[in-house]
Amino acid sequence: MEPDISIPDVVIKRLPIYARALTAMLDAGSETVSSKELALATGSTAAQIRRDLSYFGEFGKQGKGYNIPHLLDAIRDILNINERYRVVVVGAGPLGQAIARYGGFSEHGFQLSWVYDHNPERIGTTLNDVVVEDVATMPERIRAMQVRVAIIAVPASAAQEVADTLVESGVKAILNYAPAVLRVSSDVRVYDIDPVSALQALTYYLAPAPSRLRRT
Amino acid sequence: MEPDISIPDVVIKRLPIYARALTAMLDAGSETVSSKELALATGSTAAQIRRDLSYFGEFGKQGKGYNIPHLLDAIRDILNINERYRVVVVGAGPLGQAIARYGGFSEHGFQLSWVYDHNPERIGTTLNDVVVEDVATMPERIRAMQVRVAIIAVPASAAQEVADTLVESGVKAILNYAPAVLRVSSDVRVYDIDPVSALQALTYYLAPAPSRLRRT
DNA sequence: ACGTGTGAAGTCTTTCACAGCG
DNA sequence: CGCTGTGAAAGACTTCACACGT
Repeated sequence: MEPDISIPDVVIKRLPIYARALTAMLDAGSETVSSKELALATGSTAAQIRRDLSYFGEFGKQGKGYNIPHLLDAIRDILNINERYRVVVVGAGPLGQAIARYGGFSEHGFQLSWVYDHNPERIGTTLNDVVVEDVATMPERIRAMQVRVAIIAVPASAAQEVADTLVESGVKAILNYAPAVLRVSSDVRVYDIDPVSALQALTYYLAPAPSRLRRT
Repeated sequence: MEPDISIPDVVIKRLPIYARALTAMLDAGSETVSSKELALATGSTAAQIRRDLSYFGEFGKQGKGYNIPHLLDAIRDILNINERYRVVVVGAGPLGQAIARYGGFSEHGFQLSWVYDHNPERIGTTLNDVVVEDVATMPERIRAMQVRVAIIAVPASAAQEVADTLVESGVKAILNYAPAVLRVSSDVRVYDIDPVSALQALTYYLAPAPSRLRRT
């Protein structure tokens, strides 16, 4: 038996984009799609799509392309998004509130079941039918409900402590909105979303090209 | 003269993280930092930091490390974040409101000066001292004020149309919160932020390892 | 003839490892 | 001696291009 090869992270990050495009095509009533068409819809290339999918199996038919419902199902299966997830949100400040109120998560299988905060003024308030609870009660709840996904929406100064608590309680996937680098054990995944860093990376490209070139 | 070499995008995306860590160190009163220490603070490696910085010049001193104020200034200069940017936000729904109300942009030099929407019920309302205006008046304003940075916070179905309008008006950098792939001319940069895709990528890793390996 | 799946090639990115400077 | 800057090597990812199945 040959050694199994693990799949590049960058491939995993593209799968949700493929799934999104396939969902739109399914809704539009299409039956099949070629790698070329899917590339056009996702901003990728045909070769990349074929390569990406080939990590997981053979989903297409030569001369025909991919059956949309079948491929979509396969990708959803690979990403484990056919399952429904309970998600805790830590931080009920403006950002946490916006996240808790955003309807988009629920319709994609992520149930924002609990919002936690530290601040007594926020505890007991309600966001989208969810009551903000004291963060002190969080570990017990996470363990009892076996929550594996969390969203951190606290200030940077509190983020590491929150992450430690989450990890200790059994959380394995963290979506981190705090502008902080989190140190977690290697079996826990962190995905950072920081709009300020994003904008700062974007403004680099606003300079006239010459200054963006390496000295020689 | 040798041909200049352009800098990898992935390097540019790391610079804001370095800047953030250096700012914290500066506030903490440190004078110098080694690539090793900076690596620890940013979740990178010493070699990578040295290589990344070497694209832009020689900022360190052997045996000593990097002078924090000097390096921070250099990075801010590379990213063009010493400048202040006017930013338009398109979409005054829940997401646009949260973005407009989030204070973090302004303190990093991004001035969310205008919020636009399509919906008459939202036009005229106020978010953080900013009045929501009719998107029909947006192109003129962008051109007049030479706005180059925009944030898209509209539903996916409207995102491409908004992007087209922005680009036509002269915007060169777009932070896209809509779950849609935007097609823009090659002199315009798009940075996508999609929390649902992020969560979907994260849940991949929740499966027991065996199913995450390539068939052989 | 069309379009997949994939070796092989090419390109990009990271890491190693060390000369050389302070 | 400590630490940078960087050739060279290794590794990761993308693209090419084509054999093969439909």
